[in-house]
Amino acid sequence: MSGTNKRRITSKELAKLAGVSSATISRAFSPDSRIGRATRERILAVAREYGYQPNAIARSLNNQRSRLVALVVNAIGNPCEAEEQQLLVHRLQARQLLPIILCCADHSDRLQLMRLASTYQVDHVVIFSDMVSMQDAVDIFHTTKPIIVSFEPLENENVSSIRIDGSKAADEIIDKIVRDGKKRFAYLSGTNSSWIDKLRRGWFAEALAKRGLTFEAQAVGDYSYDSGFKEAVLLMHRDKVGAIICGNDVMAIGARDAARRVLGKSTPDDIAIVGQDGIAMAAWDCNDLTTLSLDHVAFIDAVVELIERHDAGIDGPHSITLTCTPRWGSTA
Amino acid sequence: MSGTNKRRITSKELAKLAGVSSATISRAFSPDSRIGRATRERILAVAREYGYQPNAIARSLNNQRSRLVALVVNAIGNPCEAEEQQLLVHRLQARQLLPIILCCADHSDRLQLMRLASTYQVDHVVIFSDMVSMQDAVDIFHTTKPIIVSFEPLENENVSSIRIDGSKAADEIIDKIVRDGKKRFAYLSGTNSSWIDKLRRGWFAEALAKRGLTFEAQAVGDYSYDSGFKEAVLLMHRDKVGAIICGNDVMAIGARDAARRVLGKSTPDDIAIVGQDGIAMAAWDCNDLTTLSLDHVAFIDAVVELIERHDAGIDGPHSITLTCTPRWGSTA
DNA sequence: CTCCTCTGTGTAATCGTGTGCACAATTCAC
DNA sequence: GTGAATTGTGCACACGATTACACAGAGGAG
Repeated sequence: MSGTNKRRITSKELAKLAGVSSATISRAFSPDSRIGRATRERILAVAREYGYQPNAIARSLNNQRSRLVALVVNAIGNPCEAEEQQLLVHRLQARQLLPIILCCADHSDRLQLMRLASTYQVDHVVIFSDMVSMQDAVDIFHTTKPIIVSFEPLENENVSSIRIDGSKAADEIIDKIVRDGKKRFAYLSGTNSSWIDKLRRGWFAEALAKRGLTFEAQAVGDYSYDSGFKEAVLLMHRDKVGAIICGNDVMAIGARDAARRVLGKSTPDDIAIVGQDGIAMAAWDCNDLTTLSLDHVAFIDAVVELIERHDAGIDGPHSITLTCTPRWGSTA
Repeated sequence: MSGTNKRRITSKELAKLAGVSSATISRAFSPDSRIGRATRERILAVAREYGYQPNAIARSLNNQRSRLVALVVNAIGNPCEAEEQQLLVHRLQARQLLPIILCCADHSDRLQLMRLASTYQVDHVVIFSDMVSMQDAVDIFHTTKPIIVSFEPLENENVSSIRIDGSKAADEIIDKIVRDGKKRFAYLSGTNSSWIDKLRRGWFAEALAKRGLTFEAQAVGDYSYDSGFKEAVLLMHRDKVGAIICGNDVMAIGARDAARRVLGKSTPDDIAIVGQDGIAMAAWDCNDLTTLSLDHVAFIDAVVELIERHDAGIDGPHSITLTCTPRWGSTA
């Protein structure tokens, strides 16, 4: 039981020990299969004694079902994704699904990594990263039925997707800032090449347009605190903007710190700063960010629902749309 | 190539298409095996055309080598672990190893989950969580040769471990605070039941004892910002302490916010606050925490080195010790 | 020219489970 | 008491790749 048995015992060996065939061993571990009650109990007892557990690799090969799920993410540490990752991992584990994390900075490495994961016959793929194109995903995981991608607006019959709509929340936030008298707006992107960035900026741009305004300045960071800090200094100093809409909460926190420490400005009077995501840290007392927030639980519920439809074999593409709400803090 | 081939092509089918045997297919994908140059190139071309990739599950079954690594963590979002997780995941992926994340709040669920992962014949296990006892780990993964556990001070021949020594850094920090005139110290634990908490507290307690001092107050949080905030209010209000040593950086940030917002105290003059971990967020301008910090890169280097010794088949237990250094901020 | 080495490929066994089929034993219906 | 339905178990194959062994042919040494 405890101790260092170097090699794991197999079902055939256990069969010999229990005086049955290996088929019967297998049945003892399959909840609904024809097997005598007494036999099963005896087998389970012997199995416990010798520390036997069916080999999931062999089972997967036979089943054509690995119970592995690939999660493609931009980063593990980044708080805006981390909360969702954490929730999803818990939900998967509750379903006896094991998550494999794919996380890569470089683009070609990422594709390579996705190819490697597809080799492991993962049952599902959840793509959190906006750095991978839908076409690449479909090509690489062509065998894993439709894929679940978050955000991307394109239609593709082999992909299930989750759409986010933040236009109403963005409108409310812009409304407040404009009524506070701000006129010059800047948008601070997290990256210049992703559709999610374009999408988010679009919500705010539309809200501004409705009021005859536009973004007077733009900047591009990398979703990090440091980049938020640095770019905000430039935007305030050089472009004299009165409001900065940031691509995520972490950059917004950096921007707020820059306003306070470098330029001695306070929010929301001197400058308005808005984040996006609604991470827990945004609600910390030291931050108290105004942000366009997405309900993470609802988001993950949606992912899990898509996975379940998948498992149930309901085919065709599926799509779920979620709407954002504002979180009002002291920065706008 | 692109498109929705529902079923993945097998090596036997590809063999027929290429006019060779399936053994030759296999050889074409094994870098150093006896095969004609021309044959290999032809096979690889046909494979590309039909989107063939060897099935890693089948290969694992045959090889007795899954190239999967189980990472047991307390939480994914928690910044103090996240940076290390991120680093490790990258390093593993560079070695073509795939990480499976095991993350569970409840204790019995966690053991269940570890049993499930062991079923997948993982090649290595890295335990970041201080919530799992070494004995449980050895019992569950008895087949995975020695396991890698971080921190735990116990000796066990089936486990490789990484030890952390923060006593010297703690001494330097306490020295500074005492010279600043502080007399009443409190320790704010992240959990009351783990050896890592005892270990960390011990470093500071020892440094205090050397100076004839002791912790006058104690509190227990849960490593979260909120718990740091709440407990710090009590410690300052009720116990009138002049310094709080926190179990991690996130609680220290909460404590610092509590001092500033609830009690109107400023650091380090009114109160000294010390964190532990040295996460990136501690260095953000809005936090600027004094903290006992561990070099994450060195830490992960050590983990990877243990994994490599493992792979090389060097058996016996291995142990690596790392020392912490202070990071000086404006909170102590 | 003969023998020997080396290269390239096919055959067949193996890794550990799951499951359709066959068959014996038991139970049930009438 | 006989035929039919049900239950419990074993046999054998499949899942998809790797690899030891065998063998044919090419090339080199003498």
